[in-house]
Amino acid sequence: MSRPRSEEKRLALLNAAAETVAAHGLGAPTALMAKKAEVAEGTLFRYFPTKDELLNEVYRHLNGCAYEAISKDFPAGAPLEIRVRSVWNSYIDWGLANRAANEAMTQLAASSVLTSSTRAEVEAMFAGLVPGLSEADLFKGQSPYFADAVFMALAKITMDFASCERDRVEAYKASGFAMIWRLYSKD
Amino acid sequence: MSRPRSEEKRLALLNAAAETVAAHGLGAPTALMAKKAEVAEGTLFRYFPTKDELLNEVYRHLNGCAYEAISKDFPAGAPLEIRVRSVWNSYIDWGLANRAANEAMTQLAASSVLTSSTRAEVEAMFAGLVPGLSEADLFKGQSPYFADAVFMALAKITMDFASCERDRVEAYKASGFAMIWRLYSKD
Amino acid sequence: MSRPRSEEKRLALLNAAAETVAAHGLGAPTALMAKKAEVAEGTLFRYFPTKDELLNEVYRHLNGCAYEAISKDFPAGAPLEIRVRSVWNSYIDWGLANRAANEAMTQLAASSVLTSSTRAEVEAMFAGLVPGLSEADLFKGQSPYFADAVFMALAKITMDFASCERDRVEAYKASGFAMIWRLYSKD
Amino acid sequence: MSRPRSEEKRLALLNAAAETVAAHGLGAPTALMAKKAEVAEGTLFRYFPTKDELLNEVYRHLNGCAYEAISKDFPAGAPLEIRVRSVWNSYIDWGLANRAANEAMTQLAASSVLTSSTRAEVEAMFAGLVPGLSEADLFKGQSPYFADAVFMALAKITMDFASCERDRVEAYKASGFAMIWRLYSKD
DNA sequence: GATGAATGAGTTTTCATTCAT
DNA sequence: GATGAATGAAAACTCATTCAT
Repeated sequence: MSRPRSEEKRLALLNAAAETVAAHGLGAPTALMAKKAEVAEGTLFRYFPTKDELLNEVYRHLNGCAYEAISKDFPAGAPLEIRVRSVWNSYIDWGLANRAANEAMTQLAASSVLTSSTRAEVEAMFAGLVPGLSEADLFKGQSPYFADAVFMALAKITMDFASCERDRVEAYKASGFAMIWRLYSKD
Repeated sequence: MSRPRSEEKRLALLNAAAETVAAHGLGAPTALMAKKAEVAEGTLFRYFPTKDELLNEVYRHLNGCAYEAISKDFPAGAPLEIRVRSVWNSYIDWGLANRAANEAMTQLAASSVLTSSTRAEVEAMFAGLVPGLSEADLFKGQSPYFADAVFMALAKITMDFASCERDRVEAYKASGFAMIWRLYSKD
Repeated sequence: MSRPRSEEKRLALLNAAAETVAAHGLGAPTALMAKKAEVAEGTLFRYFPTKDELLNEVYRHLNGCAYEAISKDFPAGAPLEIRVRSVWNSYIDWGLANRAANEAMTQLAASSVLTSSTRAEVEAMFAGLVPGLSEADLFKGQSPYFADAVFMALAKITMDFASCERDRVEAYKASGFAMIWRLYSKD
Repeated sequence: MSRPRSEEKRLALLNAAAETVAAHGLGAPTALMAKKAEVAEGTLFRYFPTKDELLNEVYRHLNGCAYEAISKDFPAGAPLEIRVRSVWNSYIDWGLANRAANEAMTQLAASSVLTSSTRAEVEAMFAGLVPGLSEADLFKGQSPYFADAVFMALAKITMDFASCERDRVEAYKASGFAMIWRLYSKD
């Protein structure tokens, strides 16, 4: 009945799994993940009943980390543009600082291992993340998640290009933010 | 003198592979692909030396199809907005009409099976697809592929949401186009 | 804490592989070897990463066994002829008592699966096996391994003929030894 | 009813098979043999019903070639030593000049693909090849094939060592002949 | 609770052989 | 008669998962 022993090992496994997926794709063997986490092969299955469950958990975990990064230092009372820019910058910065995590998330998001409940959970977590975006004229009448999805998609490619040209990171970030900001304007 | 290798079978394999990947992920067994293409398991490997080669070929093939769909009916001499809208609509329509193909492309794009040469080839094919976009103020100074990537990314989520709400397809298409069109405006 | 890898299983696999090769040639399926060793197919590959590695290991193992058989009861201080005869008899006897092992060794030796390092290792093990042979007039100036190779080759056919005519074993052994002994004489 | 068309193709296949076996072992694909013979994959099976039959035929063919080499220039009326030396030299020379053929023969001889009738046929062909050897004192009472087998075995290793040290070929040939010649002497 | 050895179903790939052309 | 495309049975090897220690 008692929870598995060490929260530390759980985290090690989660991160090891993310790195392994980033490096070897979703087909990456659990044995490798265990080794990277420095636990025995069998131990992994005491923390996660199934590889698929582990991967779902990884997805939740990584998104949670990203969310946390965005929340920290969020300038709650500041004007809209400042707040939006803060979210954008935090997210991009986190992505660039955690390439492996990001890569893993991308692979997982595209895959068929995520249960709909995992997807829903994450979607809900990010709902309304970007201040006021889903209320912008452009998104009127659409699914409330549409705006967030657009934000994430633009962030994703901004990261991709920025991380290929590390000396132009700020340029891409600015370009990306400009795109986002235009989405707010009236018709 | 003997039977010639059939282009028909090649295509059947390509499409079967796409469908199988869409349905079962990249880990889908080649046996399933062969069966869906109605050829023997061994035959698949006479047409494609390796599963990975097959998947790369699938990616090229599907992108080629999408490209073709966009090119057809392109109103060459029309005003900019009309041309951009045509590209947008063609692409979205193709994606909605070929969900499996689209799903397969997404999985492949996120995966690690694509060689850089495959990626480059496809990137090049779509380069400049969207009339004038990469010359817009927003993309000045960025990689010429950035604009195209943004276009594709926005198209992707537009398709995703549209295909979940089939009665609001036109609304999403319009919304999506609005986003694109704003990218053209001066600072 | 957990079961240790069993040396017993390793040996079982090695011997099973030898028997299987003797019976079915080098193309013998690993599945058969595993079954004969009474372990699962997958287990074989935990002990030997590759069929080829297994076969190399088999070759080393069997030669080691033969070597041991020769070393045991070697009459260290006896006159030359006695010592040479002991080596000859031990080797032939071992070969006749272990037909399968011998057959496997022959097939392996002729094949292209043995790495040069395996060959070198075994060659070195047997180097100088036959007391004084490589110093005989006949072998002056030749590779030091030449004498040993001649010895082994003569032993091989002696075994082959002896094992076809089990009632004339001693005659063949004697005949064989006579050949060897003549190699020692001065020009 | 009519024999397969071209004797030339038959020979090409036989030689290609020998080379392929020498290079890739007995597991060498028939497709490769066909390609090396410059005929279609299917054609091979019009000349030889089965891979195994082909390999048996190869063995016969190569031994036939070796035999022919020995027979040519055989100094029929010369004294014994001259005749024996001629056989020895011819055989070694042929082996050194046809490394691939020799390698193939070795692999085949060690393998389990040769039918006993093939083996018997070849054994018979070489029976009595070496003038008077099987009547030497040493071989009295043994199988008449024993002497030939000894001759072949000594020849084999002589070739092996000679071909590794191409500048000492004559030394090895002489050394080898000396061994053979000693087998003739009275007890 | 942790470990890692054992398992065997499942995967990709090869290849001898057949047969339509 | 020759060709080479097609076949599918096997082969080597992998890996999620179990369980004895």
